[in-house]
Amino acid sequence: MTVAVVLFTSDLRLHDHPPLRAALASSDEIVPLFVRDSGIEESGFAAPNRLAFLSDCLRDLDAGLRERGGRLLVRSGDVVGEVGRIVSETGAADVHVAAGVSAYARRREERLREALESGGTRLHVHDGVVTAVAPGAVTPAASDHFAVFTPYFRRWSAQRVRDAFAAPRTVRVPDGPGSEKVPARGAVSGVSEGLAEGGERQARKQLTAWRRHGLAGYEEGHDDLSGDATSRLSPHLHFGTLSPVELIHRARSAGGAGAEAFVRQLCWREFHHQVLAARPAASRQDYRTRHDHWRSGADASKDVEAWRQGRTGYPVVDAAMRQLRHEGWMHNRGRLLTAGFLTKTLYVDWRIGAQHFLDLLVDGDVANNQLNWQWMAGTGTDSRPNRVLNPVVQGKRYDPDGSYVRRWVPELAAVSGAAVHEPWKLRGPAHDRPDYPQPVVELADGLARFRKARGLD
DNA sequence: ATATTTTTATG
DNA sequence: ATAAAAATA
Repeated sequence: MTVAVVLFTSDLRLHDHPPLRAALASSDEIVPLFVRDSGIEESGFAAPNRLAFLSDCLRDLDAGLRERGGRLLVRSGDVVGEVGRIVSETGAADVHVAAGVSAYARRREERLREALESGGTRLHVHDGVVTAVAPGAVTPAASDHFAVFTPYFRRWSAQRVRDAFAAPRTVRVPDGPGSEKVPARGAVSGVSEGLAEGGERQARKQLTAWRRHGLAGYEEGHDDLSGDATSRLSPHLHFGTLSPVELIHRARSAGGAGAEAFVRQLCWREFHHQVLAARPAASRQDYRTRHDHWRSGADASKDVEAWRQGRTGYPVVDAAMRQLRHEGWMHNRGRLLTAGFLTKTLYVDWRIGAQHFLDLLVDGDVANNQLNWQWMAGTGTDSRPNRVLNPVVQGKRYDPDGSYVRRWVPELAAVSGAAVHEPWKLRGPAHDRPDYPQPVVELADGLARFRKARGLD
């Protein structure tokens, strides 16, 4: 009787799961294992919204495995120690895991390899799980990774993507080893009221609906804030309840301009993964420094707190920041404009903004979050590092009738149309609203400060 | 063949 | 300004 361990990490699904497939093909029994990793839970990376979503994912994964005759084992502690314990409890000869790109994931792989191989257990690290195209699979002639999106997109698009694997019909799990109970999401405190539901079943439901009703309108609708026409699949990609390989095939088979635009966005995710894989330090350090001396001190802290609370006095910024707090999710256009506002207009260190996003985002992901923040801060791969987004222009362009602002900023709910984007221009007692803050900074002052700091004058 | 320079394009 | 590809030495 041969046994293999499948260590689940950011791949909490049964469909299109290469490690699971490989383990089932080569062993009589498998041990599907998830470790609530003390290393992550103590690192500050764990956040209530993601822990709650994770509970959904684990319960659903367990249910899916039980339908197939198996079950999920959940343990808590150091991931390497727990895998070792399972291996000795079951006599497993192989451990399968998905390849990761973060410094943490790579260190985990290294430590697992060391710990297992000295005991004669083989570790198999699988590509094509977290990203469709493995980081490093395509590179430019003179570097180990692409630093510009467009040439990466061309090469990435030309790669053959393997067919998606079906979910297994049956899974045999040895009776012996015990599991902790998976807590319900209700056991997590500090969770956003409007947090989405996790789990593979929910992910597949959303994928089907998206393919039927959302994809076709994606190209023209994806930047419209109030239209909310993005896929909202990002949490499922982050937790791996959906496979990027399957998503790409499903989108391409639907066809059309919407599908093309959507696949392009999936490629941005893979672009950032291949940058981080090549430059793991970019999760904390400037990818390409502009020698910024970001603002600090009490004055800056006050602005940061206004930004976090959605009380900057710039309605579209505040609307997006309040959506983040309420849903644990923010529209992509909102992410760009709020990040641009913090880094360029308030001239605050991108790490402070990135951390706030990680504290709340259900899809908070090291590669996407940190590198998109760097992109907006001008310290990343943006070819125009000094671009500044004007929040009033952004508001009028991407929320032309103001309904996104009215949805999230009740103080302005009575203001009609695009006038909601410039509340300081409103006159008369009907428009006197002392509960909505004055702008924390004049845009011209912010711009001047930024230009001076970057030596642009 | 490989290094260097020029050209092209960049959310 | 700078990355990537193309052209050239």
